[in-house]
Amino acid sequence: MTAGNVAGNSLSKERLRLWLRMLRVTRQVEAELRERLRTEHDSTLPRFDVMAALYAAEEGLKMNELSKRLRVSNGNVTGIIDRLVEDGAVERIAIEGDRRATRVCLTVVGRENFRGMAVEHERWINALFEGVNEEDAHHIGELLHRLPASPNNAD
Amino acid sequence: MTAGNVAGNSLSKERLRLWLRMLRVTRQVEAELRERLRTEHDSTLPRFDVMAALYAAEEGLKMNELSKRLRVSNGNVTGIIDRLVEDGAVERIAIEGDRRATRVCLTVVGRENFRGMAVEHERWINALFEGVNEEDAHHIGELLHRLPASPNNAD
DNA sequence: CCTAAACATTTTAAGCTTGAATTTTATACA
DNA sequence: TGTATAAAATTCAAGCTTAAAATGTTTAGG
Repeated sequence: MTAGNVAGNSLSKERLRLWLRMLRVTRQVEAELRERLRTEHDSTLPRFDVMAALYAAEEGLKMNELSKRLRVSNGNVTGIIDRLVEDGAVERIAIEGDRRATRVCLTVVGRENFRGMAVEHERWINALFEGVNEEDAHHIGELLHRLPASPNNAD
Repeated sequence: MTAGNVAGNSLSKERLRLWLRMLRVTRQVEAELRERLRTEHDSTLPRFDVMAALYAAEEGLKMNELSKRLRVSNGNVTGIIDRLVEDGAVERIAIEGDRRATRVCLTVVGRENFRGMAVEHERWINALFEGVNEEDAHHIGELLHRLPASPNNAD
């Protein structure tokens, strides 16, 4: 995980250190979430992300919008949706007037299922970030705003 | 990516927001790195991580130590090393006195190759985190220390 | 009407990732 | 010594991920 201090000044090194720490924390939290989703809900993180996006969209989303929103490739979304459809959590609905696209929706079962996971998800995060008080959480959140990843963010 | 505000108090929500932002930034940076490693060095992020760990270990590492250090499964490391060996960047060396284990080392070519990537990697990170000054980088870094992922961290 | 370009999605090949099962080797201890 | 247990690594099946190619559909221009 260390990137090898091959060159660079002090600021560059401090930024590199920051990045490596972010990476470590993120991976650790993701590992925790993945483990619990697997053992307690027989699910996965990508499925959770997809369901969260669909849950937030009352009328469902086109595959298109889904992959844009989650910032993953469209082929990727196809596979995840395929499996969610198999499990009866999601359905593909034809769009009138455009036979290219489909609208993807959570089923009643899917919504129910997601609600259960989401409640626990928030609890897990709350526990994992126990060492961070509200002020710090807010502060870091603000700082993160300056970082690259804010092209057309909607959340 | 939004997790659905299903329950929780204000602190819990602030922590959730923090997590979602960390996730977004991390994924964006990873996507950038992956893209550049691919197009400019015909490589990948997992390979870079493995090579970084080996570069830092003068005498190489056992598969065991490698997977522990990178916090990924051992089966995973096997595959990545297989491909690095194919490419001549890494070699497996028998350990005297224990025929179960192997020591994995960067070859001269591998070290050379990694050095090139690492220099650029630090530049990329430095550019991606341009909006963060030294003080902030240090501050966030310190705060991240309080977060879960610090079991037996060595960096 | 026809056709070229744009669009939405799926398919494909390659690689990453995990947890579980398997294989091989070492160690402990009866 | 013999055998059970532990340890190191690989293999396996399933799923995630990407970039690129292919498929089918719509739209715009001539």
